[in-house]
Amino acid sequence: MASYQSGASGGGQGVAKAASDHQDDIEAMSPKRAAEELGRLAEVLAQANAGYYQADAPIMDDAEYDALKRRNAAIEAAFPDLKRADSPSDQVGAAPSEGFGKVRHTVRMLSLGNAFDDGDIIEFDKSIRSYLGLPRAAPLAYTAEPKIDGLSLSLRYEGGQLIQAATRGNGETGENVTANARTIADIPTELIGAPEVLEVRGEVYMSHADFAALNERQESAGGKPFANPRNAAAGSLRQLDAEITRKRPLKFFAYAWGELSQPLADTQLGAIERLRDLGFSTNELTQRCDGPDAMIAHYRMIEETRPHLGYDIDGVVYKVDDLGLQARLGFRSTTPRWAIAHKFPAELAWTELEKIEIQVGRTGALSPVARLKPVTVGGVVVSNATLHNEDYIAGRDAKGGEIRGGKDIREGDFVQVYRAGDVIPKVADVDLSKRPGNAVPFDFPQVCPECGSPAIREEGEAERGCTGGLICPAQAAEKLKHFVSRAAFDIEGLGAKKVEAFYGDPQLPVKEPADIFTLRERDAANLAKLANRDGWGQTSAKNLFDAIDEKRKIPLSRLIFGLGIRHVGEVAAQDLARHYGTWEAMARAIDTARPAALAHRAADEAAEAERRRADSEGRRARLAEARGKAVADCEVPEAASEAWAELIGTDGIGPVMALSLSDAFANPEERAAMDRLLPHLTPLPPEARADDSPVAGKTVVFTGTLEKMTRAEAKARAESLGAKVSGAVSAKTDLLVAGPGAGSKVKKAADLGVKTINEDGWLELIGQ
DNA sequence: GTGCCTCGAGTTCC
DNA sequence: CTCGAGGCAC
Repeated sequence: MASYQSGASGGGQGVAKAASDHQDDIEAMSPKRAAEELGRLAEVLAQANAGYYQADAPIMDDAEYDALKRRNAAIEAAFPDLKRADSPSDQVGAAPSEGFGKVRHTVRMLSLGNAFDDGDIIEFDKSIRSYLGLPRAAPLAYTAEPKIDGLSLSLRYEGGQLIQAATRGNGETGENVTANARTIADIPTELIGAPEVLEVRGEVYMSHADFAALNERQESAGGKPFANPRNAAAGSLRQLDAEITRKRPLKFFAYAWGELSQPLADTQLGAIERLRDLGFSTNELTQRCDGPDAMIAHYRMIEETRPHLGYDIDGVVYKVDDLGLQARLGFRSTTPRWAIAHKFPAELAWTELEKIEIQVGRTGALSPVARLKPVTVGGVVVSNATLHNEDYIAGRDAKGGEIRGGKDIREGDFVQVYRAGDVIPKVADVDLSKRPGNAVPFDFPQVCPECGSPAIREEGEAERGCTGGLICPAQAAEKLKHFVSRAAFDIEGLGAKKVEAFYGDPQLPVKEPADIFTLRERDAANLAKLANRDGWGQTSAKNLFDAIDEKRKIPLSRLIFGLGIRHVGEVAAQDLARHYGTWEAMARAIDTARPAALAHRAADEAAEAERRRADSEGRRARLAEARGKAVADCEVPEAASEAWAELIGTDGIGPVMALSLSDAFANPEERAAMDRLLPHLTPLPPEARADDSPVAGKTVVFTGTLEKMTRAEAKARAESLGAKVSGAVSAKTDLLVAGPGAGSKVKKAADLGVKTINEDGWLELIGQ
C-alpha cells in the first residue's frame, strides 16, 4: 500500500489520526499543499475502495475511511477550484460504514432458461405439453412480456405495509435494501386490499433519458460516468446512504411474486393485472398468446419497438398463463419449467487480438485467454475473452468438425467479440481479410507455462492439462484458493488474493491446506509477525487466526469438496458425505477399493486398445473378453470388489468419479497432504435429511397408467419430496404406485411384501 | 446406444 | 453463463 503521509510507518491508524486531528489547518493551507493533499487522498481512498470491494481485504477500518473522506470534503469546500476529476467525494460505491444485511428468500428467486431462436420456442411448448400430457391440439396459453435489463428485487408486504426489499443475490439469499427501495417512486410503501403476506417481485431499472441526465451530472461534478443504465441502476440501488438513492431516477416494473398468503389470481396475466390494481407499474407490452406462433409474433413486435421503448430490454419472457399448470410443472434445479427467456441476438464488436495467454487452472487445465484491444460490447469495455481450448483456437469442435468455417485464431487477428449470455466475453469470428501477413497459427504449448511439466491431452478430451500436479505452483495455488472458497472452508478474511500472497510468503508460507491451520503457531514462533506488517495490525491478525479456528470444525461434505478432487464437486461431495457418514469410513472404503479401481482402469484400457484394433466383426464379444481378461489379470480381492461396488453404487457417483477419488487417495503427495490436514480438523457428520414428507428417503416405483399426472410429473414431484424414483420393483422398493393396466410389477411387489397403493392413495399420501 | 438432465470447471466485469 | 462430460433412464 502507498502511504498517505510520506514517511508514515504504514499502518492505517496514523493516516486517520493525521486526517482528523487537523481539520482546522485547512484555512491556513496553501493552494499548492491543498492540491497535493487532495491528490494523496484520492489515491489512498481509491486503494481503500479497491481493497474493500475487490480483494475482500479492507486496508483501513470504516472510521478511518470516513475521517479521510470528511477531510477530503473539507479541503474541497475550502478550495472548490482544486476539486479533482477523480474526487473521492463523487465515487460511487464508496466503502460502506456498515454492510447490507442478508435476507433469506422464503421462495427462491430463480433464473430462467434461455431460448435463442424460434425453434427453441416450439421446443419449449412441446416439452411442456409432453410433461403435462397435453395433446398437440389442446389449447395452452402463455404470457409474453419484455425482459427488462435491470436488477430484480423482491418486495415483502405484510398487512399491506412494505416491510422488506431484497436483491436477488444468489437466488437463496439477497441483500436487504429496504431503505433504498422506499425511495423509489414506483414502489408503493402501502397497499390497500392486498393479501396479508405478499411478496412482489420485479425489476428495478433506469430509463435512457434518466441515465443520460445522471451521467451528465456525474461528469460535470467530475465523477466517473456509469457504463450503462443497468450498472447505474445497480450502483444506485446499492447505495448505503438511501438519500443518494432517492436522488437517482430509478423505476420498477412488477412481474412476479414470491410468498403469498392467498392467491392473486388463476392466471399469470390475471395476477399481473391484480398487481397493477394494487398500485404497481406493470409493463404494458405484457400480453396473452395462444401458442408458439403468437408468441413469436409478439417477440417480433417487441423487437421492433425496442429502439423506441426508452429503456433497455434484452429479450422476451414467456410464461404458462394458467397458474394451476405452473404449479404442476414446477421447477428444475435452477429454473422453472413453465417459463423461458427468448433472448435478442447478442451485440457484436470487432477488435484486435493482441495476445493469446495461457492460464493454468486448479486441475491443471491449460486455458487460453485472448488479450484484446479494449472494445465496448453491450455497454461494457471488454479486454479479455475466453478462447476455451486448443481446438477452439484451431477452428475445430470437440468432434473434429469445423467451427467458424474452420478459421483458426491468431495473434494480431481482427476478431469478433460478443458476451455470451450478456456476461462472458467470447471470440466468435475472425476477419481473414485483415489478417497481418506475418500472422502465424497459434502454437499451443506442449509444456505447462508455469512449471514446465509436460502438458498432455488425453484422447477424447478437450483440455490439455499440466502433469505437474502439486509440483506446479499454479495448480497448488489454485487448489488452495479452491480450499478456502465459499462452498468449501469459506474462511473469513482469507480470500483468493490473500492466499496468493501467503503462498509466496517467505516467512509464513501457506503451500497446502494444513499450513493454514498452523499459521497461528508459526506466527507466534516467528520474529516477522503478521501484526507488524504493512496492512496488518494486532486486530486483523487475531481476526484471521480466529476465523481459521472457527473452521476447524467443518461439515464433512465441505471438507471433501475442499480437497478439490477432479470430478468431485459440491453435490458429489454431499452425496459421499451422506453415504459414508465419516471421513474414516470413506477413506477406508476408497483405500480398500483401490485394486478394483485399478482393475477397472485396466479393463477400460484393454477395451479401448481392442476397439482401436478390431473392426465390427464380433467386436462386442472381443471387447467383453478383453475387459474380462484385464480384470482377471489384476487379481482383485473380494473386499476390494465390494468396496468398489459400493462406491460406484453411491447415488450420483459413477466410475469416473470413483476412479478420480481412488487416484487422489493413492497419490502419495496428495495423501500426505490430507494426512497432515486431518489432525487439525473435526469433520462434522452430515445432517440428517429433514423428514417432513412422508415419502422422504423412500424408494418409489410408478407403474400402470397415471390418470391425473404424467410419468415425468409424478417423478419430479416425488423427488422434490425427497423420494427416490426407480423403474423396477426390488427388495429396496418401499412403495409401488399402481395405476390401471399394471402388470407384473404388482405381483412382484406382492411377492416381496412391498406396499402397493393407487394413484389417489399416492396423492393423498403426499397431501394433494 | 441414445438422449436428457445436472454437475463441474473455468471464465469476465463490476 | 456456457461448455463438456458424467450419471442415469429409456
